[in-house]
Amino acid sequence: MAATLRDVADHAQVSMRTVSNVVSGYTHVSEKMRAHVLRSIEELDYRPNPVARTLRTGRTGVVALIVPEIDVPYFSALARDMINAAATFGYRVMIDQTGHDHERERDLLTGNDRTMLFDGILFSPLVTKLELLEMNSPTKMPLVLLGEHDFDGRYDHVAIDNVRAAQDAVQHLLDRGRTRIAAIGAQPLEQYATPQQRSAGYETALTEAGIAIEPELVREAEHYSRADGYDAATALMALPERPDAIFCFSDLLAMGAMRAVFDAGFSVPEDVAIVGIDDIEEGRFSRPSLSSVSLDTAFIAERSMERLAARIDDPDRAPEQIIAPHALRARESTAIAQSP
Amino acid sequence: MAATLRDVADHAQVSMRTVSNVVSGYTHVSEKMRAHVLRSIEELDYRPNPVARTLRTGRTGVVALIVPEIDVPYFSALARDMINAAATFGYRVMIDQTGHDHERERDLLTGNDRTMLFDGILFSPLVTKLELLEMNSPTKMPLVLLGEHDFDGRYDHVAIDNVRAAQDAVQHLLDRGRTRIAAIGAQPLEQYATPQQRSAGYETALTEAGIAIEPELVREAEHYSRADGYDAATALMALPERPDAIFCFSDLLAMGAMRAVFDAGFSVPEDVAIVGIDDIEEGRFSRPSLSSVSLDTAFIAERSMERLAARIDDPDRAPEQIIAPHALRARESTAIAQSP
DNA sequence: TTGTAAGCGTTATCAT
DNA sequence: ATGATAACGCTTACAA
Repeated sequence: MAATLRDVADHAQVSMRTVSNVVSGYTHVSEKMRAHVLRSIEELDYRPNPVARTLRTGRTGVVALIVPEIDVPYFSALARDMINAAATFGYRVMIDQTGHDHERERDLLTGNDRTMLFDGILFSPLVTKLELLEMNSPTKMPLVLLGEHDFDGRYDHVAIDNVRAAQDAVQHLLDRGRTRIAAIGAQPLEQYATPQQRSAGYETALTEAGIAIEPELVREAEHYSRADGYDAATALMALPERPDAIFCFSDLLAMGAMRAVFDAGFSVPEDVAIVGIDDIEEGRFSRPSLSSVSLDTAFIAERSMERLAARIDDPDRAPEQIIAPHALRARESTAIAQSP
Repeated sequence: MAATLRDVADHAQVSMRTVSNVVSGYTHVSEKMRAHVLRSIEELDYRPNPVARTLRTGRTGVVALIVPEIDVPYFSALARDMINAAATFGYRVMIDQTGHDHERERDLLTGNDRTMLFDGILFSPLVTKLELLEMNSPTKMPLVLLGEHDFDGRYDHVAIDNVRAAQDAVQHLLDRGRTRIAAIGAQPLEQYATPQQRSAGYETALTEAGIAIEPELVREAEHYSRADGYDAATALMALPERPDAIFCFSDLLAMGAMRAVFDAGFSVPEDVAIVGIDDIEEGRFSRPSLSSVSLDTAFIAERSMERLAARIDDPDRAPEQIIAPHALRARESTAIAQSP
């Protein structure tokens, strides 16, 4: 069996209190005593039991990061930054993926999950704000929301301005002289906020440019995957009146769409300009490289982790809304201006 | 404050034992009693404290997955499958990235980390087997190794046959009539097993084909990133005698290499055929699509999780070595046979 | 500065 | 089938 605090105390002929002080507190221990206890710890190869410590202190030192899918590049980049940010606050990260499963999201949030060994939740939700309000109330687990814009100020959240980001992307296509601009990533269900907001930005940009929205140019995508982008773009290129640009709601959609355009016998950006959102590294090495709206995952990670740490320390503080910056990165996929 | 087991017992006028039985055991409880206790639980909105349960049972229900970088597509795909596999065994996954930091690897393995709230470790290591042997001994935390081939049978591990995988990739290039085959991803330090094994496979395939190894065609790469692949391929294409094929030790290297070949004014596969290892989804949508050796991450996840669960239940069982299957996927990047 | 002892919220071992 | 109670290993008043 592993040695316990008591074993060390017995071995060193001191009280548990003193050993505990040496192990964690370092307060009021004479140097001689410290060295003495340390020797016993060494000899018995003692390691403090984190579970016992947690039961006593009420802190696990772990926060949960909940995302739809960890293998989506945007989320894995976010996870990377989150793990780093958490480390600077002394936390570790447990990652959970909901896999687009609403039940799972709710279980995690309501604390119905049997093993909630963490102090707080960083949650990138799929479902609407309305449902969320009810959800988290029973458990009162510290919570920071990620990636959505509008939560009525009831929760801490770090978001990007989705409407504006979409608008900027479409405006970039307009600036390149494109006028027949398609969109991939819309979703009919109102409960998904991200597609709603990006659709809104798309429509705003076109409307402000005096261009009418054509429903046949707006394509749905269920999972923001390469395959979804491929299918949607294939359909667009089969249209009698093809688009001269495609705004994809995510870079992954855009990667699929680019390949579809080529497979249909057209080229990017000559025939069709393409722009995405997320600025994943993949798009910087693709051919052509992908123009995209960059979201600052490091910023999102740092600020949200800082919020969560603050809330864990003081559950009653007022919620804060933070908007992460975004910036358009123009690359080859929108490089050529359309001659009118 | 949250309600405890004792609160429920008091409220229901029964013993803690009975409440505990209702909550978890379900053994020997009359239906009437169950209903009665359940009502009290409902009324007090009682949720069992997982930390207390853990202290008592010695099980957290969490396993740690340790990888170099979570945002490398191969590892995030593995993480996705691991989270799913763990769920079928009743475990959750905490992800840690070592970020190529040997210190961090050692801390995790030796249990020097302060918050080891997990029952076992799934470890995808960078460092050599030799170091590992010493590392895990003091803590005896259940451990399953991933991705390496040769660990002397002292640990459970699920690996691919790296030598064979590399050999198959190079053989595929030979089959396409390529003879001047470069390699990207070698590493000088002997302690990194993966590059050593893949280098060995590369050399074996060439030697068997009667082709001499040319040192200038073997390029190092530190991080198996797109950028490293780009740089290495750029150097290769600047050679007086250019290669007609490149074997990249990872798909990410290959994605960078492909872009570099194009930027140097050549084309894939006409001038240079390219093959990678990992078979990440990105390579199926790139232009050209990437030929690659597919590693079965779902298989690796399921088998390793099964091993770990078994070892947690019985720490003394004999270690097992499992080789995960691999298979070459020929795609466009090696589509054209070289005319001699 | 160090020792004593009371919990933290469960589960498990005795009984009954 | 249920009840009392002792651990699990640690932190921290309270004393000394």
